[in-house]
Parts: sequence; C-alpha cells; structure tokens
Amino acid sequence: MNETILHDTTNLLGSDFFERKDVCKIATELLGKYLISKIGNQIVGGIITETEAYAGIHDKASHAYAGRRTARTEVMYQAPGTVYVYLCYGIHSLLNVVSNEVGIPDAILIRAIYPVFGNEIIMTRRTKKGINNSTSCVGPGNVTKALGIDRNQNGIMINTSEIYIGKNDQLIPESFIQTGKRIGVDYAEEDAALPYRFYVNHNDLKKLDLSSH
DNA sequence: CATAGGATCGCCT
DNA sequence: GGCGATCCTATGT
Repeated sequence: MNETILHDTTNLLGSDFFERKDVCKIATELLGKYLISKIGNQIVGGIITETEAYAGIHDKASHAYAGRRTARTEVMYQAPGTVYVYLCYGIHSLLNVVSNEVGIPDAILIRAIYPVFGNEIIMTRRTKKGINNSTSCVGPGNVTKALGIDRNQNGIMINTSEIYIGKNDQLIPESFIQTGKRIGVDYAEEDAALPYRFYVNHNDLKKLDLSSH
C-alpha cells in the first residue's frame, strides 16, 4: 500500500459504512481496515487492530449518555464519518469516528493499529525506547501520537483531508476477532461490563498475507 | 469562580 | 502493581 490509496476513492470506505445503526457491527468491521493520516504532508498508515463501540445516549460509558450535549460532545451528533478527537487525562488525544445518523451520537474509538508504512515518521513521533512494529501504535493515545492526530482534527470528515479509512481485500477471519469489556470505563455501572471492545492480536494478524495489496 | 475527575501512558519499585 | 503527569470538561455555587 502506498499513498495512491488517498487519490483513489474506490479504495476508501463509503459514507454508508458509518451510516448504520449497529455500532458494534461497525466497530467489528473496522478491524482490518486501513487507517491513514496525512498531516504536515507526512503520510502514515496501518491496519486497525482494536476498537471500542460507544452506543450513544443509552450507554453510560459514552460522553453522550442521556443525550448530553456540550461544546465537546456536539461533534458526536454530527454526520456519520465525522472525526471526534478529545483530550483524555489532560495528555492524550483519543480518536473516534462518529456513526449512525445525524443526531444519534454513536462513536467508535480506535485503540490500536498495526503500522504498514510511514514507520520512520512514527519513530520520530514516538520517542519512547524499546518500541517496535507491534507496539508503536497500541493504545489509543499512542495511535494518535504515531499518526500526528490531535484536536486540530476534531470535527473533520474522514476521507476528505488528513484522516482516511480504506478498504482491505484481506479480511480478518472471524476466528481471530476477540471481544471483551471496554478499558477504563469502570464508572459506567452495568454498562462497564458490555462486550464492546474488539481486537485481533498482532501475532494473529501476521499469519495473514499482508502483501496482497 | 472553584473544583473533581477522566474512553491513558510510562516510569518506578 | 502503583502512581504521577497534566489540563480540559462538566458541574455546581
């Protein structure tokens, strides 16, 4: 894969992908897709390997629980495919993509990717020593740091500028997909236990033929 | 205006 | 496994 994907719209996800009601299905289907950033004219891309679903106003873990509308959460009510980036713990930018229809604030958090290209750029952005291909983009704060994403991208639409999500002919086998409860949402009472986290081990990912594109 | 706490990370022991 | 960093957001007075 190279940057030609950014100029061939047939390779990018259509807006209908995020314009669906089942946020868990979308979160699952995002596994294996390409996430690409072109920020500061630097292109970095990888395969999405971990996501979490946040199910709008009925989900106590969601920022939009009970229909909360604030300056921060307003973008969650915008069109499917809108990027929602917020600051967590005062330090980390966390990347989400809004789904469902306008006015229904579902979102998917991107928690990890497997880097495919732009590795030298990633290493200049990730200064921690000892990281490797399998760890440089694991954890939602690390994904955004590697991709150069922060709140400057909050509110933009995917596949129009800076952040792109591409199709992948190489699908993740269902047997590779693991499920669990979401990280860091213990405050969400009964919703804290919902199996809304989806991930594939990078070791399993490497068993696939990633050279077919 | 004041305050508590967070969809995390990395360093320390 | 513990905890400090760091600052914005949401809420309450």
